[in-house]
Amino acid sequence: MTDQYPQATGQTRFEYTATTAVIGKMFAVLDHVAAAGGQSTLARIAAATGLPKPTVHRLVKDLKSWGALEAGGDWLRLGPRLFELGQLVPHTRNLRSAALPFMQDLYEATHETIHLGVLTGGHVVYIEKITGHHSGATPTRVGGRMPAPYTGIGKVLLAYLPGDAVDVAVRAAGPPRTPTSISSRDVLSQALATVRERGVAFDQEESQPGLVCVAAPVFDRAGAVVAGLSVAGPAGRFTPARFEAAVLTAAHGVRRTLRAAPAGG
Amino acid sequence: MTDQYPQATGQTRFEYTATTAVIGKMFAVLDHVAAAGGQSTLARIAAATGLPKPTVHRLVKDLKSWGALEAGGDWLRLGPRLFELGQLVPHTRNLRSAALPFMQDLYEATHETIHLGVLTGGHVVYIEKITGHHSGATPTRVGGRMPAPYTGIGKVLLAYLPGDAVDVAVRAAGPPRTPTSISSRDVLSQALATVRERGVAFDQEESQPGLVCVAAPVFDRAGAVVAGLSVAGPAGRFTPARFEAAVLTAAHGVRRTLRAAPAGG
DNA sequence: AACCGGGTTTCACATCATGGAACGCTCGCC
DNA sequence: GGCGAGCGTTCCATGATGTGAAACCCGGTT
Repeated sequence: MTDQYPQATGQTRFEYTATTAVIGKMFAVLDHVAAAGGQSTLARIAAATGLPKPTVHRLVKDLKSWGALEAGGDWLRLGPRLFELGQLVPHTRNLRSAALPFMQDLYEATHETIHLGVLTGGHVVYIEKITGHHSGATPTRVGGRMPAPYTGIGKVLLAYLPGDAVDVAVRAAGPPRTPTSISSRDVLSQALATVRERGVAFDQEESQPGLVCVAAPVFDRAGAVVAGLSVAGPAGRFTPARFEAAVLTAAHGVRRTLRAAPAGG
Repeated sequence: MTDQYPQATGQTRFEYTATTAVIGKMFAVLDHVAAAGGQSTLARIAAATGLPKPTVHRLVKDLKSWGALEAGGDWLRLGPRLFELGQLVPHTRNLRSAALPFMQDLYEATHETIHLGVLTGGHVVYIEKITGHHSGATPTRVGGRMPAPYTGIGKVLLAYLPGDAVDVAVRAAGPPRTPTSISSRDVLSQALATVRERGVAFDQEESQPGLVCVAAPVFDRAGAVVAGLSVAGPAGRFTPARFEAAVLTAAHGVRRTLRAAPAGG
């Protein structure tokens, strides 16, 4: 639950410890390719991980033959098999399939960007994002992360989680992203109390200048928060409060649809 | 390109060969958990893979500490890290982000199920699926596979691919799924010719009884097919031909939006 | 209290991954 | 057109490393 993943950002220089050395190396390779945006080359991997070229070569060969990597003329990419595997992750899968129809409804009603996110290692990870043509501005990506305290979904998740989860999130957050980002633990606690009162969280350009949103918590049958649902739009024309009821309604709908699934993460 | 993955269906009894033995075993474990629907237990893994318990234990430990597996009271599940990694697969990612807005448009216009799929190892793999509340019937899943010759998207992809890709797909197809499934290579070739003439493919309850669809090819800048886009609905009220123009329009839109991305697979 | 079926730990053994060295290749540069 | 910088690839003697039988712990069932 409180398992901090090694930061996937920046150079993955082998700081991951596995009891089985080979596996550690293999993941170092994957981590590097991931950090490089899904595409790299053998030499670059060797340089970045500090592993000798022949070793990387051997690992890459196995990864390719399984489908975790894909080789082209002069590049190596994450392979399709990883996508397929990733879609089988139960937590994500159940949530996504339950939430999607309601997210569609929200999109059709608002024509703004709709997000579904969960908490992982103190960060918000986006499970689904629905968006139209105009939304080049949103800095989010399905499968991407954001510091929890700086986002609407993050706040709505933390508000209904025990205090130590909040601590983890604060520590994992990193530097504020905008002038309005909540960077102090005290201010955050107060904000979370407000969220609990009102039932929704707002993001007033706290994660990205010019971007605002409303988020509502999604609870499971047992009454634990499992995800956050949000509508986001540009600060100018978009008034998040107007959609407060809509997100709440959608969130309730998702809860109703959720199978009996344990909290998980 | 023609790399047949070992069938992910059924018991994965270690028939995967890697030069580095440990990695082969590790993937055998993951494969089993995947085949079990994303959730299993240590004992079951050991039984299914034929690996001794201590070995599985060690592997699982490493997989957990990286985030590829997640442990709960009495189960092991595929972990969130796999989802994140899977979303970084470049081929999938570019396609998805380019296609999504157009898929939204299609959904809003039709309120039927919208699919985006690519060809992998002779199968159609679904990259995205948009669906409303009523569509319990569709047997597809994002990240899931279907035999190419039995689906609209599959036919539209095969129609613009060289003959050997068709051969691979036919061999990989398995038994017909419905009475109308195209199971002979000759009939398929003829169907593909029709597809090339008309520019779209239909699925008349060929993959699932009661389900029909229209599919259009998505080409990249270089003019190669990279994906298929489809609208599917129930055989009764849904007349696929009525949406022929709509899917085609959307597919063209996606092409225009696609970055300069090599064919890949 | 004996049993069973899960998960865990231990440890002597030899299998297996290791990585330095050396190779072929294709560029780009002088 | 020759030279070198970088890339991916192969080889193979060496010992570090993964191995798995055996034994153990624990909670539930008989």
